[in-house]
Amino acid sequence: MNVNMTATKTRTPEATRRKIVEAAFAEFYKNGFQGGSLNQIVEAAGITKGALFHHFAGKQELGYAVVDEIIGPLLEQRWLKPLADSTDPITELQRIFRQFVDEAFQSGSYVQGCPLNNLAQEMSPLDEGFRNRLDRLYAAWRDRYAMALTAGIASGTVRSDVAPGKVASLLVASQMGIWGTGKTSQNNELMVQACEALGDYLESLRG
Amino acid sequence: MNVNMTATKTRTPEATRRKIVEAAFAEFYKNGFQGGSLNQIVEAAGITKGALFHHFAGKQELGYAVVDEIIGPLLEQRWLKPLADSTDPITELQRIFRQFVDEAFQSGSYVQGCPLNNLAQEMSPLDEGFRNRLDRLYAAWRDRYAMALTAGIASGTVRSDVAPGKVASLLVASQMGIWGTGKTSQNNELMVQACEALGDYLESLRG
Amino acid sequence: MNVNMTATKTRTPEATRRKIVEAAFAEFYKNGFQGGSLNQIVEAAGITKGALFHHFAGKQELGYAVVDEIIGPLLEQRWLKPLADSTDPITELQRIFRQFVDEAFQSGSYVQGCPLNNLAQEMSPLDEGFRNRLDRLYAAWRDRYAMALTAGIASGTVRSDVAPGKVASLLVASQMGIWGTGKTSQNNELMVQACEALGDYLESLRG
Amino acid sequence: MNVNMTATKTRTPEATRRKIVEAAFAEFYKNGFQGGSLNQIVEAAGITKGALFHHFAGKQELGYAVVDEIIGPLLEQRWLKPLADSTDPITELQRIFRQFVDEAFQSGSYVQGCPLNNLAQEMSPLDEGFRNRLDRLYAAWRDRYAMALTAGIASGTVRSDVAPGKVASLLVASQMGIWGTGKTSQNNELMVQACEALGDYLESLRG
DNA sequence: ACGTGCGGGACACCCCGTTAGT
DNA sequence: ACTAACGGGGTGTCCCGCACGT
Repeated sequence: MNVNMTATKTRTPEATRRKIVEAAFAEFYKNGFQGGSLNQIVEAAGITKGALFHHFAGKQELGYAVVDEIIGPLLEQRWLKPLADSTDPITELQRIFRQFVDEAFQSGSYVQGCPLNNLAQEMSPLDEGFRNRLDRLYAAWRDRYAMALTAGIASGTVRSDVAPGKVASLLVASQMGIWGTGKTSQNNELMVQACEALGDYLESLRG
Repeated sequence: MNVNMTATKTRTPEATRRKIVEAAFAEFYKNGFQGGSLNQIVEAAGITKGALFHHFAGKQELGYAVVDEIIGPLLEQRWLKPLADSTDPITELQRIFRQFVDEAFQSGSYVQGCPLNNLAQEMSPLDEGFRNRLDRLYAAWRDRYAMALTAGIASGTVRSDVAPGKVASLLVASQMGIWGTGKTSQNNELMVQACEALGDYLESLRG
Repeated sequence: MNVNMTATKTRTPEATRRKIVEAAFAEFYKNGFQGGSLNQIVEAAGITKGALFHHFAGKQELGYAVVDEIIGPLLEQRWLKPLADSTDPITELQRIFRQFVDEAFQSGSYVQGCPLNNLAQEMSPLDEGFRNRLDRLYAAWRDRYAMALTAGIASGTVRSDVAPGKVASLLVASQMGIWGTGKTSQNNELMVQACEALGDYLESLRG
Repeated sequence: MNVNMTATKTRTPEATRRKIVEAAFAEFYKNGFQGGSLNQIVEAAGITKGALFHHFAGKQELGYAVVDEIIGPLLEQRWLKPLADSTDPITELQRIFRQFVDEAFQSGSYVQGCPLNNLAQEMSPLDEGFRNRLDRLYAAWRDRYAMALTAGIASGTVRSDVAPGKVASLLVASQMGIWGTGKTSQNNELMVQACEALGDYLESLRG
């Protein structure tokens, strides 16, 4: 008798793992990886140290999981998928940039910065495992931008003398820089201006 | 005779303070502010906790001093002064960007990122004192770029329809983003490409 | 076979906690709460900082536990219980006072003062949490004395014009003061004299 | 020329010393001797560590000076002098006790306790130098009470079978205990009651 | 007589990780 | 799969005291 009285008392390892990773993402996003506390994470996730160390070998592995299982998919969903089959990448990118600034302004989320960039700036020089994972995400980002530009050239919406790789790397870098600008200035107007300038640059690449 | 036989035994408070700030700069540059250790700093500076606490009220104040006394002057010297009385800012900026990439490649320093940007990304959301100081530096940076562009417009080297403020904010943001790209990718070629694309953008602004 | 060979290797959290609290009581009794060192406590208890911090949130909480789990029961056992069902409180109190002086003299414990009073004098003005807990103990003490006096009035062993509350508060206060006298004077004769005077006062209250 | 431009720039060692002792008294009164900070003292006194260590060999000596130069005279002035040539000590003591409670209530000073008693409770078991000095003050206090009682017996205002020494030691101890009661209870009513009971006791000693 | 730079060492806090146990 | 007791060690803070200098 008395089976499953409480819903969460049944063992659901995947759900537990997920809760941990999500709590870790939130903690690292707020306080950085080094500054983030495992104690805070287990408390926020409503579990214990034992569970955490059962699922992850240590703080480092947990950080890797945050990159792989949260930040990567987020990037894919939010930034890469919209460009998937566009033949007019310039218009699409301008739309994406504008949308980003609008959303950031409304949600106020820009003050915390980009989760990917935050981790990259903090951990890339300190931990090769982080650097590899984060670099792979950035590379995918640049590739997708470059592919879209190539498609644009093929379809005539982008000037044929544009070097997709070069432009893609600038676009990604600028995007990160602009987000960082918002974080320190806490001034949305500045982000708008920089995004408009980036839009002008894109405009100059139209075929 | 026998004056100042031992260099450090005489009281030289300014030199001591300087040693501390410089050691702190190096430590925070390597491990971040939160991750940086005061123990490491006092060891590197060859002084004691007592001396540190005498010169600075705490880690926070020490961090502020690093911004004010190291990073600020560094920015001024390295990035702002060259633009001081240029009437052809586009050429000058292209030169600066190229020089930055070359130097970064040779010294390998790019893997650690920009000291200003590192601190800004880490501490802006966590500490208002840091954010104010760092934002002031960024603002000065953007102002100087905008002033140079305005001078370029006046002298005809820059297109008259360019909005100096907008472009300046994009340039600074891109610069930060590119440096960050190098940090994570550890791929100098990527930085070169992005810098070239930025140079192309500047080229499109010539009058 | 071979069950519990080593007594302390098995997990006995209650015993560990108890050891910590007792060591803390001894340390705070000797050096005061502020002057007491957690390092000393963990050493005396034969445990580590980690264990201490697991059982108590900090020094303050440990101090509260000392009050609740050591000093309170000590007071109850040593001073309050003997009065529980006395109908001749004056005789009983005189006996208690005499016994206290005798014991203090033989054990020499009076030089350290009353644990309750020590903490109260040190921490009451500095920490409301301490003050509340300690005041509750004193209040219980006074209540018990007043109740005993009331019972004495009812049974005719105490003069009917005695105000139990007033007398109780004087008795407790005097007791504390006398113990403090011993602490500073380290002169047992003085405590005897003051106790005798207090006994004379009680005598004058007989019905 | 230029003599005594600033009033305090002239060397006034006695005044400096006095400022230090007074600041130390306030600090130790608030935070205890062990908990009190020399840094706080020098700041409050508006001087520097150098001056402090010039006048006093260390924290201990400073504490001794507080006892000798502040607490002792305070005791003499406030508690002993009024009894000097009284021939009716009971009335006078009752007046003193009542006045104490009234003043304590109005000034709220009772929450900090008696400076003499505070130091005595904290330091007597830890430092023989303190204990000697403080015990001497208590002894003087008891002596003065005993002398007044003796004078009362001689003049017929006190019962001739009263043992002055015994009563004096109880009176001083009770006084300390009552003050301590106020400190922990922060309840003035309790102090009033205990003082009234003490007054009743004195009343019973009238000749 | 007094100011200042500085030494060296505690302090409480809190961290990440391990392991005995369920 | 998960809990909770526990181990050590590192953190920033801040202390008291000394000694050089004026």
